[in-house]
Amino acid sequence: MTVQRADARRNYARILAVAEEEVAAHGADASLEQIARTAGVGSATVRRHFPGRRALLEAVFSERIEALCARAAELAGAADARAALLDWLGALTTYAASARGMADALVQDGMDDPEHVNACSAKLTGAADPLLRHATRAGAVAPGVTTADLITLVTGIVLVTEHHPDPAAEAHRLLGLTMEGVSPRR
Amino acid sequence: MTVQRADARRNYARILAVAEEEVAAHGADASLEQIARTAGVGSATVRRHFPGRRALLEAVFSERIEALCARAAELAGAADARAALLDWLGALTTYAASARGMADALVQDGMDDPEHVNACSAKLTGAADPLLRHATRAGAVAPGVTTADLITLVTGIVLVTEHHPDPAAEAHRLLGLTMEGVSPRR
DNA sequence: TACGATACGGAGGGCCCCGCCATTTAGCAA
DNA sequence: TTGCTAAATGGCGGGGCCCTCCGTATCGTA
Repeated sequence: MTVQRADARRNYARILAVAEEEVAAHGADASLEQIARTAGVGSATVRRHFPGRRALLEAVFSERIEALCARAAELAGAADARAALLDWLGALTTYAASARGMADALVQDGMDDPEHVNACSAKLTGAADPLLRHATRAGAVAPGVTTADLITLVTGIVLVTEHHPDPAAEAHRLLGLTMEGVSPRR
Repeated sequence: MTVQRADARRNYARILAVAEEEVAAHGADASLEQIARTAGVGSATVRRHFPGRRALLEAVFSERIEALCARAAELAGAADARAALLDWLGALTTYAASARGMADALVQDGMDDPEHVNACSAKLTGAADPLLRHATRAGAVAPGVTTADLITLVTGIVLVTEHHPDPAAEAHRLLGLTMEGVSPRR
């Protein structure tokens, strides 16, 4: 595996493009064979470039992940640490809710393979960590809350609202409840 | 369908028993064929008694659902409405977390078939409604929160903690955060 | 006991995931 | 240009699962 051949790179891009559409249409359960068929390649080629459905989903959502990391960087220096955190979590929710299957990609993340912590949640966690730290230092976040907790909660909310008539709106509403507290101690 | 034949009832019970084990072991994705094989019946018989995986899951979890409804009734007249609500949500979390697949059964609930609102969430919602009303009247719950919201949130939390080393503990921790508020307004 | 209605289960089709291996093809060197 | 080799491909077969159909076995009753 010196540099990867040109045709291999072509196929990679081709498959990825098809996969994006297919995942958008059918969620995380999109058929790998269907993707191969649409891309005009053999099913073996798909699995060669993306070993396992997980790898494919990671690749498909990597752009969005990057965008979210960038957004986190933007918000890192904001004056209102709490607002910045909520803003970012809202953005995460929007992204995840709009992309069928992204939540599934996140939930199975970091647990499947023993070592190989999935790149998705790892990147997100790293990017959002400063936001949480600032907010915590400002006393705006309950003690003991980790970045992973935040992402996990959002993931759960998105997962469970996936079949809702208006997923994004419902997800944001539930996110608001979770942040403010459903039943805050007086 | 006059009264259902004796052997049919026998098979029903047999399949249900096997299904409970199988679902406990493999979650909501348990193979219907595997269940049939283990039960010693044809796969057609399984789907005759339980048309679709949903029906099977409903049957499998119905006992737990009943137990939760009973618990809600017990707590309905408690002095501390907020504590009662939190108690019940904790119980729901415990049950759902201990039964692999119960959360999945709940999440797809009420959305799949257009009319046929699934019996699972319907029963739970009905049973928990009084608890929420009491708590709301006591001002212990944020305005606009519905019983369905509560169950949805718990479902999401359980779903997303399913692959955690200690699912129940993690689920309860996140539930606590959600109730108290991750980032409550000062 | 004999006869319907009821329930059963095996077979077959469709779809999917996976691994294998013979064949093609890109990229480099003579 | 022409070979040559390693990389890349994709068709094929195996194993599963889900689902439907239909001939057959069984129950419950007359």
